[in-house]
Amino acid sequence: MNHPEPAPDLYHPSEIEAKWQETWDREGTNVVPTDRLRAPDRPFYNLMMFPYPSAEGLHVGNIYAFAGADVHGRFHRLQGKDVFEPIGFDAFGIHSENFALKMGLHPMDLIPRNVANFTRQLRRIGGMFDWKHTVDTTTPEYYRWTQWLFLQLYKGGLAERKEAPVNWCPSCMTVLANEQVQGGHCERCDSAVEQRRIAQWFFGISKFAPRLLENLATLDWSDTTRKAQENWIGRSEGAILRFADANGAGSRAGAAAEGVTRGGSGGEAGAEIGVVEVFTTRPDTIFGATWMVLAPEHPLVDHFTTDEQRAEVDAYRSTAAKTDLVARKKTDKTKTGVFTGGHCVNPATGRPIPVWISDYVLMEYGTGAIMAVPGHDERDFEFATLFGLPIPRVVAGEGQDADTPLTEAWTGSGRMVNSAPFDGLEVDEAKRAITEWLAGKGAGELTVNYRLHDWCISRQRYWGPPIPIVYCDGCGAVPVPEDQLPVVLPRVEDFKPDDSGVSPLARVAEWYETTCPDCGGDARRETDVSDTFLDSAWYFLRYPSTDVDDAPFDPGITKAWLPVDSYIGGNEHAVLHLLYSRFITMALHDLGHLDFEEPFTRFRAHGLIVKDGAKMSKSKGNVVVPDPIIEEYGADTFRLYLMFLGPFEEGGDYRDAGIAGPWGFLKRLWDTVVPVEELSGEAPDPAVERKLHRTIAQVTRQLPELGYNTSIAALMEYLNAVRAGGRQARRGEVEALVPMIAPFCPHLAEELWARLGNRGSIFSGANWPGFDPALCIEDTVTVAVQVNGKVRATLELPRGSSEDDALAAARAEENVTRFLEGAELRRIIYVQDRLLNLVAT
RNA sequence: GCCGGGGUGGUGAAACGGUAGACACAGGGGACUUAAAAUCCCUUGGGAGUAACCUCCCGUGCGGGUUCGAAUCCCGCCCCCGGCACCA
Repeated sequence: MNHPEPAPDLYHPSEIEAKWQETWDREGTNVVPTDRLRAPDRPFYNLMMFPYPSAEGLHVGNIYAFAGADVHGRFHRLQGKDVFEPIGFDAFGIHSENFALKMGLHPMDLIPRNVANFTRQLRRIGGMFDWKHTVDTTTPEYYRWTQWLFLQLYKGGLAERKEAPVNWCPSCMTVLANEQVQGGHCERCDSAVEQRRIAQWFFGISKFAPRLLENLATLDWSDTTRKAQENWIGRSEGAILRFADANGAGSRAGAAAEGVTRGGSGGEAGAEIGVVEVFTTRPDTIFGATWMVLAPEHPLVDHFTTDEQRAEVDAYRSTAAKTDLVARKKTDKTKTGVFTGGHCVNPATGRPIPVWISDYVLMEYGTGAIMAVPGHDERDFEFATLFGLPIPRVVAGEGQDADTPLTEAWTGSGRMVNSAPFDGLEVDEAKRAITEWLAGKGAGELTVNYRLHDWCISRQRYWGPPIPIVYCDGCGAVPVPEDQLPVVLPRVEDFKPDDSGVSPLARVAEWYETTCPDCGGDARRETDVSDTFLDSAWYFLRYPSTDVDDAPFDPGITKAWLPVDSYIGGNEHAVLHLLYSRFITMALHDLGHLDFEEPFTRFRAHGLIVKDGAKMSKSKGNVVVPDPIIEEYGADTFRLYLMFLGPFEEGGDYRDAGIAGPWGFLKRLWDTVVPVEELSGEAPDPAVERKLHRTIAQVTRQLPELGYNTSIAALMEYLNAVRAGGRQARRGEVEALVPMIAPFCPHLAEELWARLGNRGSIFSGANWPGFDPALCIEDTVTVAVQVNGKVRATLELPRGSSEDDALAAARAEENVTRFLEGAELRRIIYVQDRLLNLVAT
């Protein structure tokens, strides 16, 4: 008699997700075709930091970042923009190489495997990626242009090979850029970094320091990121002051002084022999400078060292040279130093002062030499106390005078004392006055110093793009002609690095032996490869132009799509990738290849996902493995949960049980919409409709600001209202939920969209719902009634009620009158539609 | 030391200077079930009072301040996270 019950139409994420991923691929839903790239209507370049394809696969942190950026891209797409959302692989570099070594595999075999696995996972999480425009930095088609980039900088005078003290990681057996040294440790492997003097290729980023700093103010970037770059660039105003040898320049026989190298400005500045240049932010205190300190590596050390002191000086220098950066830069150790025997003349006092060397002065900052002012610098004070050097006072603060004893360095403000004609000037006035006075004597000038150094880009490793330079005995360093690019990285089975300071490629004679492009004579290829951060410093320029093979980026396409509209990524790259990308863009702009100089109009740093309040790590055993979760709940639920955890820009604490909330919500949404025939066609309930419009308004406002967690909460709240007390949903009440959930849960949204009878992808048009501001307003409002700031009652009043009406209603509340009894009403504060505060005594 | 960002229930978190704890998780109670799972409903900051509808007191790291009113603004501390750090 009864028909078999039809199989209940339940939410099965794995089925619908696979179905829609196939559909997207088949229909090319996420691809921006070449003609569209050339002529977009409303282009929106939605960029996220491309991953490094590890063997472990995508981790939750990756998925969090990609999901958050994907939500952003999908939202803009639903608003009718042409969204270009590419992804690729940053697959060169030491990390991959080390892993290959560990596994006994070759990176050329390993990387494609990892890339394939990552691709599978990236598709599975439902990213709106344009797979037709992807990059893999290890392919010759890509690194050909990385090499091209090197040549442009070389031709532009921004790439230079020079010998300088560089950071050497004894474990990775390669040099590192300053940005890759974190607190004296290798960013990659955490080993203590040593200093070596090897000839390296440098990019002249320090020339751009002022612009890189100034432009920051014009960028719509996360504050934290801007601050990190600001700190890193490290502008400080001060003066260069010159202290001449007390014995006269060059008087000491055999002194092989090379002059002064300025660390911060590229080292091109020379100086008179025997004159020490110092950088100081306190030129006002020069009358209190009672000795000089040179860094142990300073080129003038030999010049000043007397025969009597030579043994001691040499011993100190060789100890310093052997100390790694961690030990060297430790701030809590007792200061050490050695007197060279030489003296300089203080240009202010005319008196000779001794020249010391000490490792608390760093060759890499300023000029590598300081004037020591013990009275007004904490470090110099400590040094003077230790070695019994005089500590005169030249600044007197409030309540101090020229003779107030110094028990510690006075670094505050005040007036000059013991400074001949400048006594009585305020510190700030004295800085300028004294520097001008010294400048008149040729002893100094005001200047600005930056701590940003040139970018060391050569690596003595195998897994990177060979630097396209050839060394010819006759012609010297010769760039490889652009039409001979790429210089292909050969497959070398023995790619293990060693301590020699040269790349494994230097063992492959058949590769490095070549002929000079200029004279045709015997020549040798550069065997160093370039830094991975060079690969990633320009990848966003390549994405839209991957269809172009005769240029790194097509001018027309680039003009249409760049700079990048939205870039979302981790703040760990604030001073690495993001700074390098800005520099490369600025350099390409100056060299005439780009018409903009900042690559990323808007950048947002996402937060960090932690587990149990701690960073996820293998050693803590709190790593969340994504695949089983996606298996069980589907990508949509996983994405939704990650975005629901907390504010996207602050991260969140992942708890396994928490996924039940978003999962239940999606099931409820499914159950509400899917019996499509049962949905009532009646007009929406007026109260529900008002809530709907308010929800649309809120989500429309919050989504572009990455307010994901509160948007999701609003959607949940709305669905709760639709279903309140088990009520039946009407079609007009739920239809708009589908596009609103779509950025978070694209597969589910497509399925519901189709089941509601729509044709084509929900993302193929401007399907974001609109709202009527008039409908966002409730007729009645809840007004809190306070007596002396404490809530005693709440009133339901018509919107826009007058103060008198509100007061009358409040007086009718027993709980209000109770508190007003026997008191005098002194003041009434009325905030319409919000609150009534009765102040009584 | 300097520069950012934080500190709110058992937990993740909400809150234009205007009813602190939205939305969830976990917990408690109930419905359905032979039972469980799933689902649904109610409840849940702490304390006190009341037969009950309810009402009161306390409460946003600590101490002050501004204000009719402060998680929010100001001053001084403490703690956590991130960046820089012998930077002259």
